[in-house]
Amino acid sequence: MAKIQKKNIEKKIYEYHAEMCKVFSHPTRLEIINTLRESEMNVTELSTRIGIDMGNLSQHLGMMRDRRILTTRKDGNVVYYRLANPKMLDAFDILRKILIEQIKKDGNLVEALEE
Amino acid sequence: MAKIQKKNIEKKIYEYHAEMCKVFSHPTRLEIINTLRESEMNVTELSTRIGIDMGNLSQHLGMMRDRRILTTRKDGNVVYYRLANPKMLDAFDILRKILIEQIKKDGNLVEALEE
DNA sequence: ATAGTATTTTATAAATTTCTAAAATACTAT
DNA sequence: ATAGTATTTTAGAAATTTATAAAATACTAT
Repeated sequence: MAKIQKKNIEKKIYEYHAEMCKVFSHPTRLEIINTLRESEMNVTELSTRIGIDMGNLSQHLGMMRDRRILTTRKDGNVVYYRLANPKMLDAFDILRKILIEQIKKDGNLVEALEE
Repeated sequence: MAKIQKKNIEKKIYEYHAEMCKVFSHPTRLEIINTLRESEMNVTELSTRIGIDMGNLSQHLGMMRDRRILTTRKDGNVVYYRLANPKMLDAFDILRKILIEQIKKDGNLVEALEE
C-alpha cells in the first residue's frame, strides 16, 4: 500500500478512536457506564438513579449507542441499555485509578482543572 | 460521612475523570500520546512528525500537561514532553483494540459516525 | 379508538472547544 | 545588547457540544 494511503488510514483511526473516547468525556456518560457495570437497566430507572431528565439522558444514550458503547433490548415499550463490551470497563478502571492516585499525590491537580 | 456529601464527592470524581478523558477525545492528542509511547520528544520534532503547527500543538500539549497526562523537562530552550504514566497506554490500547474489532465486525459503525 | 406510559426527537440558546494568526516569552550565542 | 531559535500565550472567529423544554413516536391496555 502506498505510504500516503497508509498515513491517511492511521489518521482516520485516530479520528474514530477520538470519536469513541468522546463518550468518556462527560461526567453523566461516565456515570451511565459505571451504573451499567453489572447489569442492564431501562431508561426510566437510569434517569432516577443518575438524577437527570429523560430527554437529556436519551440524547446521551443515543450517542453512546451510535458509537457502539451501549446496546439495547426492547421489551414492550421499555428499552433496556447495557454495555456493548465489558472490556471497556478495564479502560475505565485504569484511568479512574490513575486519577485517584494523582488526586492523592498531587493536590494541585484539582486547582489546575478548576482555574 | 453524610449520604449527600458522599454523593457529591462521587459526582466530583466523575467530573475529574471526564476532564481527564477529554485528553483522549481529539485525534491530534491521541497521536501525541501514541508518538510519545516509547520516548520523550521535543515540541519542534512533535510538530513535524504529526504535521501540525506549533501554536496549536502547544495548546494541546498545555492542556494535556494541566491534566497530568504529560510532563516536561527543559534543556536549554528545548522542552521535552513525555507520558506522565505509562499505564495510560493500557487504557489507550484496550479502547483502540475494541475499536478495531468493531470496525472489522460492523461496517456500519463508520457510517453511523459520519452522518 | 382512546388514554396512558416510556422513550426519542427536535429546535434553540448557552457554553465550550478548536483553529488561525499574531504577539510575547525564554533561552542561547555572538 | 542583539539576533536567532524554541516555545507559549493571546485574541477572536468558527465549529461543536450541551441543556432545556416542547413535541413526536412507540407501545400497552381498555
